[in-house]
Amino acid sequence: MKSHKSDDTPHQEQLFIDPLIHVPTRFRILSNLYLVGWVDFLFLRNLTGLTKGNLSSHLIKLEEAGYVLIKKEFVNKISRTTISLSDSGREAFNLYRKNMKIMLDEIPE
Amino acid sequence: MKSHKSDDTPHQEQLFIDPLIHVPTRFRILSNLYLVGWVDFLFLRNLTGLTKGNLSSHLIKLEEAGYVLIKKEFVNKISRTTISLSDSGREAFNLYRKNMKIMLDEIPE
DNA sequence: GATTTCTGGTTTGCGACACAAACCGATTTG
DNA sequence: CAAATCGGTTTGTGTCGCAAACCAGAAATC
Repeated sequence: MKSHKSDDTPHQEQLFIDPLIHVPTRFRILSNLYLVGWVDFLFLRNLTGLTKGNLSSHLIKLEEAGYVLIKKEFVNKISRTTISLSDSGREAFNLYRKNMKIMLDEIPE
Repeated sequence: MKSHKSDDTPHQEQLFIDPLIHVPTRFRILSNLYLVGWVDFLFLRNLTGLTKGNLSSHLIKLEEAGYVLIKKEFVNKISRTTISLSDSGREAFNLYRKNMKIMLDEIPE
């Protein structure tokens, strides 16, 4: 019979844990965005406690993955960036949480 | 009154997600060790699918944290390393899983 | 017995990454 | 007008995860 990876943990081989979301900083960003609609950059910085440089570089990564939408506009001649979770970002976030729970529960306590 | 980090998510600020365990490779090592007693290096390599170099460097980190016990011996003049999860490693692993679940469940779906 | 190959594990080099300070262009303040 | 502040981006650096290269010793081959 063809040799397999261990058959009694079929999920373990198949579970995809999104490394983009698995980084605690990005998880935190996404979980804040999950609860609000559009939020501006400075407010998100305050919510997450990140530095501007840090937040900016993570948002770029999340935007590149299509997980967030970034809108830039000028309000009274002042630059203003707002961020929102995209539909695919919301799905990815829920899938991450689902798969993580499965992974965590596979091992008895 | 002294300003606080957001009072409506008290857990989020206090939850400790152990970065040592949060790395998927190390989580995998620990979850395999969780289920068996002492396991030898090569068998653990087979269970986890890691390269020898990768497994070795992660085991060193886990040993430095006191999460695993490493025993080296000679069997028929051949080097043999066996690894086991320590009591504090077991506790840390369970705490990691508990805190991760809380973090994952804090946000509604 | 000498040489070559294999073994069990360690060490090393490198590409990728997370982070925050430095920076930029524009606005506000004195 | 100069200096300070603002909203955000860019950059440099330290750390990290990974697997190939390496090591010492045993086994296999000649």
